[in-house]
Amino acid sequence: MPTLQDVARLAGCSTATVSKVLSNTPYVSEETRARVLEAVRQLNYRPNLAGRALSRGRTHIIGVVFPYVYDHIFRDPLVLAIVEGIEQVLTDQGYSILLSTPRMTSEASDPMFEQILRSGYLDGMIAIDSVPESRIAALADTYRVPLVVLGYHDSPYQVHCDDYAGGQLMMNYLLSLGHRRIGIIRIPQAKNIAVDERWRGLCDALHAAGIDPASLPTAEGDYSTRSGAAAAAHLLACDPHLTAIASLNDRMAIGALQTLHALGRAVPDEISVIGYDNLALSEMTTPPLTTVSQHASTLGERSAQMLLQVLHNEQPSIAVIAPTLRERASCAPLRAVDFAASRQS
Amino acid sequence: MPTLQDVARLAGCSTATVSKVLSNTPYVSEETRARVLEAVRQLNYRPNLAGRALSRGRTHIIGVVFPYVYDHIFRDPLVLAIVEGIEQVLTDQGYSILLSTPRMTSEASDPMFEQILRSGYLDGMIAIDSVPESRIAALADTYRVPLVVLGYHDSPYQVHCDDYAGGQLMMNYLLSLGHRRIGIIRIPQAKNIAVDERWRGLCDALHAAGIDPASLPTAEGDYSTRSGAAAAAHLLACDPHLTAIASLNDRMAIGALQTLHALGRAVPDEISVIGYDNLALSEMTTPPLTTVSQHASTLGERSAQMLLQVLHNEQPSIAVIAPTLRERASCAPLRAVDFAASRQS
DNA sequence: GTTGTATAGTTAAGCGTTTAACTAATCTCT
DNA sequence: AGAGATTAGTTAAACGCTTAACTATACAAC
Repeated sequence: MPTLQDVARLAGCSTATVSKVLSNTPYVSEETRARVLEAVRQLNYRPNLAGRALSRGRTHIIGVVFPYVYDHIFRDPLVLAIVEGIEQVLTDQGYSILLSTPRMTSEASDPMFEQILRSGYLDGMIAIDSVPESRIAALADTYRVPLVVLGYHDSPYQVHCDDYAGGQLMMNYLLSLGHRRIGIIRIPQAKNIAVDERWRGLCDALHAAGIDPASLPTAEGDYSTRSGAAAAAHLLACDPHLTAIASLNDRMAIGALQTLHALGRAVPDEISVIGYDNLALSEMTTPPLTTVSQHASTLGERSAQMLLQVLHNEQPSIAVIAPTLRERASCAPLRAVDFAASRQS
Repeated sequence: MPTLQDVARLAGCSTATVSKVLSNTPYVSEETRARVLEAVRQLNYRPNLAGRALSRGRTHIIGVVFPYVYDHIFRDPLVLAIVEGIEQVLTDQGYSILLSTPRMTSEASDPMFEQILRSGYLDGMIAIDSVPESRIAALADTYRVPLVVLGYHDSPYQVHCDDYAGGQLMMNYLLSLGHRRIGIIRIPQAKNIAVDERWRGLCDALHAAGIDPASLPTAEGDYSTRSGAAAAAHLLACDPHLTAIASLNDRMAIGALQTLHALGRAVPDEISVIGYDNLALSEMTTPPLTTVSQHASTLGERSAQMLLQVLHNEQPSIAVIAPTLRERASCAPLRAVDFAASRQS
């Protein structure tokens, strides 16, 4: 593997000059520049990153971090889209991505991960995280690693989806279709801020429509499809005349779809279902699921861009990505007959 | 950030001694060792990886590579499970993962990626790749980076699923259920060896049962759900009395499920569907899809273990992971009445 | 009492860059 | 013509670690 030395020798100059040529420092004659470049070409020279990192103190490596707290977040299909977005922006700018899923608890942090931080291997990092307990931000602070958080966190730099608006969005949509007997599949509070925000938005939309959320049947799930299926069954047991089900994420909505199908309830003719996330698989369900899109890859891109800004010593402000409604076939307007029925009761 | 120097100063010895303590080299007195460790503790010292990398020539970073050739393979949900498997094994052994999705063509390779390879940043790499055209192996060879390929490739070290056996498995299962009128959704040949192998296995299973594959209707898809839906429609147009559809991947099988649903054909009562991959979403379809499992996370784990072996100068042989049938609800035995019908025709 | 060996520690070179500080030559003004 | 600025290039230190080569004890063996 050729080194700067080799190039310098071949070009008949010092390593300093070669380095200047390579970093486009001025005050190098055209002639020398050409000789150096030719030598570089001949030897097929590329700088050794470890040497460069040592000398410059920067590695051009960005950590993309999925803290493992309650759950292996890495399993979430959304993650793929996020990483893809990050990857695109970052590699475009010549950065590489170091993937890490440190096991963090509120007391201790993953020693391996801490080692990576300390060792100065990372020029910056992006943490996907909405779990307040995780100590990622503290660690980044301690070791002076620029951090962008993708999620809710009290870090200066963060980007997240406007989950509150998303919650409103899904509920307003259902309301606009005429639904009033709506069952809600939610998630136990205070574990994940994003989901809490959705719930808040959803409740406020109901209030605005003059409906008390407490009057509607709710059931709790744990993100999984299976729990969604169970929750839907529970909801229908509470009120067999439900005309719509709103789920705080897609996987549970898909579970609900399964239950409905098993029970012979036609979706969307008899009952509408709306989810949240817009997973890739949500367009493959029968019927294709109407949902709120988080724009996962945009989230990824945006967080990468933000980190780049931070690295350039700019001070970006929080980015909030607006969710959008992805209308597919699992929701339909309340039919007149049902409408009448719902009036009566 | 404290350095070896600082530790040495505080412990009252030379950096060499500190280094010895830290690398467990013998010939250091218990007393000194203790002093050094105490200094390390006090300063909260961690070695700088760039320095170590430069000096040792090893970085403890493994590249996990998804060559971007025809398609952004990174979109495939299986990828997540694979990466997870790799990640687990590698982080356990103190390695970090550098993620890369170089844009490769048969002529040129991604300059950015080549730079990473040249620069000696990678101790080894795992490439997810079944596309013969990709030049990953050649690159790894050129730059002497130990490589394990996850897929079909002529590299010495590789791990892949036994797709041939998988193809047999799915077809034999259908045959054992009594199906004879089987439509097949395949993929144009020579693009992806894994899929070709499945096809080969499937054909051989048919031959073994005395059926000429050419006598069965086939339709081509392009991996996508949409194409699977179209293919299913095409198959049914060819033979409306089909009792089963076999698809070479899950996404297309799910598309077929959609078409069948739209056409009012009951699955599995009227017609069975089998896929291949066992995607996470395949258990969420209605009905849950019977499929062949690739054991993606095992593939990941196995390839990481293999790379570790290579790094320890062992010479592991190719690992072939056996697929297994994942029976769910989309396949049923041929009903007697259909059986009679199929006999007649 | 010398030789040999095991133990404990140090010195200094080397890994491949970058860059501050320096030299030397050329050019521009007055 | 000489002071000062500009241009072109070099030297050498620095980044933080590892490790071969070396020194200096202490101890055993004959």
